[in-house]
Formats: sequence, C-alpha cells, structure tokens
Amino acid sequence: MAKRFYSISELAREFDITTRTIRFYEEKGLLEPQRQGQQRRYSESDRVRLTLILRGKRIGLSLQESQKFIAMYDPAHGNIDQLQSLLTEVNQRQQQLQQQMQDLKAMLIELDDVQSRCQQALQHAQQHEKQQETTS
Amino acid sequence: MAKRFYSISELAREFDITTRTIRFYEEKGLLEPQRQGQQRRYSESDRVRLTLILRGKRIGLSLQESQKFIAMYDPAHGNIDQLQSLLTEVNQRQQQLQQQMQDLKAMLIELDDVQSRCQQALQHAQQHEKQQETTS
DNA sequence: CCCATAGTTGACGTTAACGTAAACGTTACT
DNA sequence: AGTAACGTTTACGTTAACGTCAACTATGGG
Repeated sequence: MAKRFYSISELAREFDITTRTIRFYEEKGLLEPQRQGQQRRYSESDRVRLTLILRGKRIGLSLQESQKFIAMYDPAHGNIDQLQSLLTEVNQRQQQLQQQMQDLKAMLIELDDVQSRCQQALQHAQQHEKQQETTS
Repeated sequence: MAKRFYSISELAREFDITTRTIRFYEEKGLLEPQRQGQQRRYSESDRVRLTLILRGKRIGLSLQESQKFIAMYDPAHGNIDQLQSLLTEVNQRQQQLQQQMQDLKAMLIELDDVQSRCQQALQHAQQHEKQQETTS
C-alpha cells in the first residue's frame, strides 16, 4: 500500500517542481492539505490532484481550467440544473480536447515529414562528405 | 485562386483576434509582412504562418515554441551539424507531442466517464421529479 | 475643407504563474 | 548552545502575451 502522507518537499522532488509552486497551487484553491501544527501534510488524494494539475499543464490548461476539471470529477452535483450545466460544460470540454487532438495529429504528421526529409538530406550530405575524403 | 494580399484587419476578422495581437506577433519575430508605404500587406504565406501560430496556441505552445516549429518547417538547413541538431530537436518535439496525446486521451476517457455518470444521475433525478408531479 | 475609416508607432497597464529573498519557527544532532 | 535541515508567512520581482490608450498619418467621400 502507498504511503499515507507526504511532506511538501517529498512531493516537490517526486514531481520535479518547487515547494513554492505547490504552495502557490494551494493559494489558488487547487489543493488544501491537512495541517499538523503548522506543516502541511499531503494525502494520497492531494497527490492525485497534483498529478491532474500537472497533466493539465502539459496539455496547455491554465490552473483555473484544471481546477474546473478536477471539480467535474468530484461527485458533488446535487440538483437537476447543476447536472445539466455540468453536462453542457463537459461537452464543451470534450469538443475542445477533440480539437486539440486534431491539432496534435496534424503537427505530428508535419513533424514526420520534416524528419524524413531531414534524414534524406543528411544521407546526401554525408555521401558528399565521403567523396570529399576519398578525393583528398 | 486565393487572394494575393490581406490587410491586418482582414486577418484579424478572419481569425477572430485583434490587430494588436498580429502586430505583437510581428514584434516577436513570428511574422514579417511586406510594407506598402507604411501599411502592412500580408501574403498567403503570412496567413499560413498565422494559422500555425494559432494552432500552436490551441495545443498550449508558447509563441517561442511555435516560432521554432515554423522554423523547422522552413527548408533552410544547410550543413550536417545543423541537420543533426534539427533532427534531435524534431525527435524531442515528437516525444513531447506524444506525451500530450496520452494526456489528452486520458482526459477524454475520464470526461466520458463523468458524462455517462452525469446522464445516469440526471435520469434518476428526473424520474423522481415526475413522481413528485403525479403525487402532488 | 471637413470628417470618417483604416492604419501606424509608442508607451504604459494587466494577468497568470511562478521565482526569489527576508525573517522566522521547529526538530534533531553533537 | 550552535547549526543544519526542513518548514512557515510575507512581499516584492519577473516573464509572456497581450489590452488599452494617445497622438499621428493617409485616403476617399461629400
């Protein structure tokens, strides 16, 4: 079983971020660890939140957006109106992410193209280099 | 055939950004339109660059990163060392984008999950509402 | 000639996401 | 008692990516 609690610097090391960053996320309402005296104690679920935040960052989300995503995962939505608006927001996010997928795929294809042309150019260039060697 | 040139406000309208933004991109070296007197004239290739920049933004790239991507597409890499370093950079980028793909897929799956649970909850809630109506 | 419309440069303001430093408290050797 | 390792709060600094004026130019219509 995993560890029960983490110190701030343990998390910082694990995720390769600074403690300042972690405290900043708390300031912004993305984390709320327990306290033991003055010190923060991070639970496993705090750790999961942090991974979600960082994953959000990798795909270009702002902290606010990540916060909303995390809120969506939480099961706290009581009445019908809330569920409705949550659903529409989920749909919007899905579309946005689909768009990102398209963009990513396009860029990857283009990079593949660059890569192969680059390799070809390299081969040619290296052949010329060899010829230079033999003729010198 | 497409238009030969665009004014700054035409591009701004088309992409739903401000002229300030377009000039800012030029300031940062991402665009260099021709001038006709004092005014900027954007060619089709300028327009393409702009779409690349905006696509980059959608997937969370900084302007600097987009700039590098655009530079990669350009066919200006002469000697072997340049080609080598370009290739390694391309590889790094590919890995980064692959990571983003993973992250995106994961989030989409999670959103699907949220969505279906949300729909279920809605159905239940609505059934209760109907019962309330009939019993009132 | 006056005015509206589109464009220009220049400068300062703003927000997000931290970095950096100061000043201080706790625990734990030695 | 000193000091090293870890933690805390407070506050100011920094960078990216624009927004928001202000003051000016050019141009075509009435």
